[in-house]
Amino acid sequence: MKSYAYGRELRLLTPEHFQQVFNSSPRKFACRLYTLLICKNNQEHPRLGFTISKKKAKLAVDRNRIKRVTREQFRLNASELPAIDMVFIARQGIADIDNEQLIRELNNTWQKIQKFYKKS
RNA sequence: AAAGUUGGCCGUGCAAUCGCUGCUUUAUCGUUGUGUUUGACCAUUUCGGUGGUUAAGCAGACGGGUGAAGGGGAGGAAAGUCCGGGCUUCGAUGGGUAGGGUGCCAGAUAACGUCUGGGCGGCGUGAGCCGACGACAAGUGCAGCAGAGAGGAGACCGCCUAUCGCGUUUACGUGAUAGGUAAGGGUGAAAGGGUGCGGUAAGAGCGCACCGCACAGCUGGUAACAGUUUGUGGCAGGUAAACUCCACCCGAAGCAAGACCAAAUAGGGUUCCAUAUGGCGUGACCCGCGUUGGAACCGGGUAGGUUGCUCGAGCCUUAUAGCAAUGUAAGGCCUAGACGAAUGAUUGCAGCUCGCAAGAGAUACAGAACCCGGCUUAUAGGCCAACUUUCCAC
Repeated sequence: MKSYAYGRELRLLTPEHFQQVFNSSPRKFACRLYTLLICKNNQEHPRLGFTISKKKAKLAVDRNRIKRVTREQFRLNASELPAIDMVFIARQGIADIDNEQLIRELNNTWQKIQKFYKKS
């Protein structure tokens, strides 16, 4: 039975968590909307954190929307992912994209990550 | 019916599946917290006990973990952070100065730069809308170009008089000089009230009448202000979002305020000794106030956690006072409290616009962060009420 729960343990909560990812020379998965920084963690499950600056998405409504959509897709796929920490960094233009396109892009990225970690 | 004005309201709804986050009820797990019982050891003792440490058992009231069910979960602007207040702390809210704000009058309010009613001025056929709208006759300052002159002013042209020339015998015309003159021309955004009559050499508030203005009185009004068949004055421009004056108001900083529990680390309080017309500190400045070097003893509060944190100048209904803003009374209701920050995603149906239909299209501005009252700005589409103008019908 797959679990689709998304509790607090699946998030990066403190600045130290973020610094760990940045300092570990992370693997990058990029597309035109965002960049994902990835490194292995010592947990049982993957974790996700966000960095969306006001410059990239001007309105709070847009920033919230991106986070919610991305989190939703992460939740549905988390059981398929290895134990890694990810930091989502928004790029210019992400605020102009609708939910459907963002979801398609994210699904591509999950598949790439899975392939990469199966190989290694 | 069309065009418009003002005020108020809504700003997607329902269902299913999967998630997030508080609350309530409930199940279960742990015994590291908590409570309690017993034993052992240590300290103390008035030999009854008391305090501490530790081990074992029990409990499930409190707290914690994991489930289940029920129920709640963004806005009219949550925004800009432009005002005002509550709350909190601070040389433990002292005196003076500086500085800032407001600015027709009255009322409302916790308070306001807000709101309501009224006055005055301007705009609109009108319903209505707009206005930092106190004082330049307290003082100081400022004003490009043009113009003779820009503030108790001013002779460039013109007008008038006198003297001396010239044309001609005088009248008259004309030139120069010395005066008078604010009627007329010209300049300017603005030239020191306007019209008429008298007056004069020509003119002039120089005098008079009427109109306008200022001051005083009287009448109405709480007042701003309005009216005036009253009296006085010949009448002294603009600018105070220029200094200034007048009236009233203002301590500062903010929930990263602050309080409590508490790893670390320096500072801090009490006593004793030493002791200076000095030094240092001060959330605008001055007065003022505090503090200082050494020793001994006693306690400290950053990371993290808890709290502040949502029952409040609260919302709804009715009655009542008031033109109104709003107040009062009664009854009912509980309606987000997160902290790398929840309030979401997908699908179906309904609703909106266009179309006979199949179908197509639109769905704005925008996301709580201690809480309220306002203001300002953004906003697809829609609803209600009152009123105005024009046209048509009767």
